[in-house]
Amino acid sequence: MARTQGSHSDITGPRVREAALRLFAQHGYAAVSMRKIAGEVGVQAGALYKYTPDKQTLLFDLMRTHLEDLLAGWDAVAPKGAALDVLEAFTRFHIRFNTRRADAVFVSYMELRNLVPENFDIIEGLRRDYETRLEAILRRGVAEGRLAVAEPRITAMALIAMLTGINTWFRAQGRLSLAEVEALYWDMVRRTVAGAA
Amino acid sequence: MARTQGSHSDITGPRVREAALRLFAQHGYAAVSMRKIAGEVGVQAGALYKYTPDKQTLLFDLMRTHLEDLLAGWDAVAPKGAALDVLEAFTRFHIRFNTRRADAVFVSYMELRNLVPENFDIIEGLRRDYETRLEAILRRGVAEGRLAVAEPRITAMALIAMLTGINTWFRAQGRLSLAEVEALYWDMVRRTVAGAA
DNA sequence: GGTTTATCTGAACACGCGTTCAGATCAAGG
DNA sequence: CCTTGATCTGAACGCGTGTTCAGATAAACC
Repeated sequence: MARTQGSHSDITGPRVREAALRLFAQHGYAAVSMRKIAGEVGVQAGALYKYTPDKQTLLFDLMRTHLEDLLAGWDAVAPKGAALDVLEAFTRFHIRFNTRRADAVFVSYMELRNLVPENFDIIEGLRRDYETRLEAILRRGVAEGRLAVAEPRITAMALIAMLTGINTWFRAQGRLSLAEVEALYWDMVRRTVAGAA
Repeated sequence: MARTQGSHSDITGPRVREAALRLFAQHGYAAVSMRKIAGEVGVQAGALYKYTPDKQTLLFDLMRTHLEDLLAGWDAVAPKGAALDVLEAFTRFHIRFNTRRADAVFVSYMELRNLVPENFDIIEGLRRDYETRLEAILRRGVAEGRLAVAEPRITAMALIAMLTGINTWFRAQGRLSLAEVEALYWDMVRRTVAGAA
């Protein structure tokens, strides 16, 4: 059954990252040892170093991958129409994307302080890029005369905080479906930024 | 200068809690050792056990105290008038209170997973109490016909997430004063929940 | 001024940490 | 079928962990 030594393994790498992500989300980076991650995968701790140079880089790569996927995911689905329509698409995309990757979202936010400064700057840059995507939508809506937003940057961060907060309570098997949550939050987002007209 | 042994000290207790709160916020509970906390206070690690039975209880007491202060603080200033006025007061109170205690807010949210289940339940109960305060305001506003909120509980959590998110970017010496931030966010809160009239 | 007593030190305990590496193992290539 | 080489083991390294406790210290009380 469980192969022991010498086994080539294209699947150990992904399994290491999955286990690390889940354990980091559950217990926190500092509280999870390389031995615990290895135990989840079914190998000894030393074997992990075939897949990451060290624990810090393992964390950093998980966060970077998540944020790059987030940016690429939005860029892939972002429509071209009026700002209000783009904003609705952004809202729904954010909710769908983040509720499906709760562990990665959690880790990418909670473990920032465990990054060495060099890695922290990169992750913060990616996060700023995402905020800037939303900020640009808001600015365009203001230019179009359809949105009333005095401080687009701050409103962008407020909306992202509101939307990401869904992860603290949303459960796929809960009372509300994802579609209902999307509708509820899109209504709140729209009212927060919509112009008087 | 630095007193060594035998010194009675009514001030060591608070200093321990202050140092622990700051270090927990900065590096995370698991990454901060009792020796580091003791070093900040200027004592040996063993001396901390005069002020807390163990590290877990030190964390728990910091979180419990923060949330009890939050609830007591709101109850002390909560006005009695129309729901919309109470909501404005809540918004401004939340912003003022939380920006002044960024470390405690951060720790009380980020370190939940490091609480033993018994302590977790207590902290979660206090947090629910706070959410319920806001939910009740929204429900009353709906009853008064002044607010349009389909899901008061979820809207309450959405607004709290939005408001607490201020802590991720607000700096007292920044471009916007606290009064300006209050005004900006009250405007967003009002638009999110205000009825058509 | 002597006694009391809360406070703090400093060493110890058993244990887990991240990381390294020589050697064992076994799937794949010729 | 034999060789190659990637993969993994298992032990080791030095160090830091939370917690305990006997003994040293000095402020407070009579």
